[in-house]
Amino acid sequence: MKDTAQETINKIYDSLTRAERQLASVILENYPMSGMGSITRLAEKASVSTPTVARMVQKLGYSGFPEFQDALRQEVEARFSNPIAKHESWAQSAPEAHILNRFTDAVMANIRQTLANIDSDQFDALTALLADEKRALYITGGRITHALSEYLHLHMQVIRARVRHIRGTSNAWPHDLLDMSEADVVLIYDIRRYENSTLRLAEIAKARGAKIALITDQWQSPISQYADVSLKCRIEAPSAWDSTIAMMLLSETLIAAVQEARWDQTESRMHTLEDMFDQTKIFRKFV
Amino acid sequence: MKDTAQETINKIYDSLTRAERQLASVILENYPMSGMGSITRLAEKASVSTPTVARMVQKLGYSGFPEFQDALRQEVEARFSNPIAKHESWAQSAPEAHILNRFTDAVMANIRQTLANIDSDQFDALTALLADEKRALYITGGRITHALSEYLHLHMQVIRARVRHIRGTSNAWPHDLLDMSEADVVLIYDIRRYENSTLRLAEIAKARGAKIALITDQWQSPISQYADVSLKCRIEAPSAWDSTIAMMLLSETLIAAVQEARWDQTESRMHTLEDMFDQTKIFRKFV
DNA sequence: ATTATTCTGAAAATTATTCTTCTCAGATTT
DNA sequence: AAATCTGAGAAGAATAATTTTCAGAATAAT
Repeated sequence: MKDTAQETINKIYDSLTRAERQLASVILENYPMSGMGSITRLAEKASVSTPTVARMVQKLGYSGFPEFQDALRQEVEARFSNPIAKHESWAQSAPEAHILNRFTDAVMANIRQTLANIDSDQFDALTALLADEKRALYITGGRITHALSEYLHLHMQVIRARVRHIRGTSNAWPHDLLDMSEADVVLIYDIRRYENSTLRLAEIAKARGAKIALITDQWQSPISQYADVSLKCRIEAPSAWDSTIAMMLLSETLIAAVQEARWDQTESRMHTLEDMFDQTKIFRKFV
Repeated sequence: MKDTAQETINKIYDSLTRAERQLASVILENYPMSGMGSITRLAEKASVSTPTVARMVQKLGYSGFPEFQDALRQEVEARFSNPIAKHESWAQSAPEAHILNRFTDAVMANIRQTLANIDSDQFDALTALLADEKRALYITGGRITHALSEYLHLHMQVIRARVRHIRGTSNAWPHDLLDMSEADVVLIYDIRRYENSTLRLAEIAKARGAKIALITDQWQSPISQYADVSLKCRIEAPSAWDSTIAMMLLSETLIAAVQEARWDQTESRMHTLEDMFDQTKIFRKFV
């Protein structure tokens, strides 16, 4: 069977030049509709010149733009006439039962349900807590969620001062709690199987009067009894393990929300960080 | 709001003449795709003359065929870009413009596009590489992707032996490469801004003959030139940072796939791990 | 850092296609 | 029989696509 334009593009993507990749991205982005207008319009949308478009469609193996467009049209038509049949196959290059499709199905459902049941007031309250620099912020997670907590910590550090990551996995964490006061806030990730040491940590933090925020699964960590704010996420997946994507989504959204709330300060912090990166040559100069 | 072409046609259907009705039927039949070709093609499909088509689109209130076609195009676009009703609000307790909804929109689109453009053969090849215990597995990431690499490492450790996490953020990583041979595989996460040290690491690994697997963003890390397998993810988000959710999804799916591929061995490893947990009382007994 | 190579976009000329409109004879409807 | 509709054909207008040229930009190579 002949390749779709999409497949062809992906196949030769590596051999494309800068402007062509830019164009290819735009085509793939809103595939296949973006290619349905005139060549000029597509060129404009991708911010490249018409000759670039003309050159590329020929690279893709079409005799010219009209032929390319015709191919696209047929693809749309095919998809339209198969109304809902195929629409749940995320990776069209794999069969419906492929783990890619099954797993993505589950994750999408998790996200949908997590969002549907979220209490946006709690979310906003948490955003406010995290944005408040007067409160020191402690972040911690369990065995599985450690990576998430680290990810949040990394970003929060850029956004604001006084952020600390507590390695719940080490047994030295009580040291980290020495300075904690009732003005502070602790954000804890905890999913099944809920860990004892994390619960202890929450209890101690509570005793010190800190605000406790919890990101947990739908069955809820026992920490929720101490939590001032708590967000529940769906974590089921067709796997021996749970999926923490919904938690990651909430974490990234929190990052975006806090960052938005204190953009003035964040911006200058980011610039400072950039400067330091420049000096240490960590990143490549271009791209 | 303005009527769709479909509605307009239905509205004036009774006042149409024979040939026009014939045409109208054809348009409605395979709506809206039938109108996407040239006026000649539509005329042929409906077995009417081109002047008839031209006359009718004007009756419908369009200035001419191109305008009519444009209207159709917009309608398709609207339908197409929301296969799952994009304009649904994910968190109904929050307004549509709330960051929760905006961010989730973007993430869903990222996932959809990542999956749509994924090469499932590459994915399967990577699964096979990771499942092959004869190959030692090295995992590493950059500043932002470090958490992801750690997450993958944690799970891979449970699934198989000979897994190592390289802290790309430290400068001691060359030590970790000492034992690397050409039977081994290195999985690297790298998104913009691509880091120099990660690139060096890839070069050295390549020189030692190891297989290189890359999980990168849509603009592709320069490492892709060395990679034997590479997966591209969309990472755009309405935020000052990128979203690594799509990468996380692929990572979790990889975990599920590898685990499925070697379930026999994984199962006993998991039991052993459980036993150890029991002995150390890390988890709560119930729940 | 310098040079060589490749890529890119603007402009324009050329060609191709598509759309609109017109005419009028024949078909269809009233 | 009269009025209306329709399609073939074709001419002209409008739009679109292709191709070329060339200078400047980006990239790769030295």
